[in-house]
Amino acid sequence: MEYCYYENPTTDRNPNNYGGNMEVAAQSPCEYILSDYLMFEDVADDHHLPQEYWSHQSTTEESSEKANTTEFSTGAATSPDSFNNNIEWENGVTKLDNKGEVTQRIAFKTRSELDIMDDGYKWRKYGKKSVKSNPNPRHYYKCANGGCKVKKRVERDTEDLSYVITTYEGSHNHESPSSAYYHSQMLVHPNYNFHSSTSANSSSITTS
DNA sequence: CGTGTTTGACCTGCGC
DNA sequence: GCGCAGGTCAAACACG
Repeated sequence: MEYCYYENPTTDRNPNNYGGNMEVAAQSPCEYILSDYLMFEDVADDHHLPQEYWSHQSTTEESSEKANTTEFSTGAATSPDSFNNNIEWENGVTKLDNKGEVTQRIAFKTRSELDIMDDGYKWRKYGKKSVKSNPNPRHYYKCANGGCKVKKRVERDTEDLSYVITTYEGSHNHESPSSAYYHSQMLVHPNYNFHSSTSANSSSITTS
């Protein structure tokens, strides 16, 4: 696998919160796929909330406190278009599932004390397995949304136990629950005020 | 009681 | 065909 490396340059240590710093990796194909999972919502054309808003939400106290570095790993995609429409994985081998369908898969490595971080989606754990290559167990999750077949694998990095390797497989066919939640909040509370400094490192949201 | 997790059993693919 | 490793299933269990 070829690695796409990205280090969070901000003081916001939640790996979900790259939305405010996309200029750093704006040409990377990774973010276009990661947007399906980690809510790089500012990449999406149809997004209609302020960027400051997204760099603030989608976090838990714990993950925000403990996660601070992320590496992205993908297949051998060379552009966002080829990545989405003719995905090649693992050194040029097209990844097919057992039904012969092309599936998207992306892995990234996050320095975190937590095995599981809030990525905005709801997951149901369906398995745990010790693998030969890793003394730490691998955890298997499925998206809890009915009809969505996205899977997630989570394991500790064998080389550095402070890192967690998360692998997503498939594409969500629905909106992130937290995304839907915050959209609804916008509708319910029209008096939200967005405050943003010129620095990507600080942003906030308040109500009035 | 409903929901989510655990965990042993089972299935599948691959190499020999 | 056999054994191994990884992935999935599903009953039992825990918890709110």
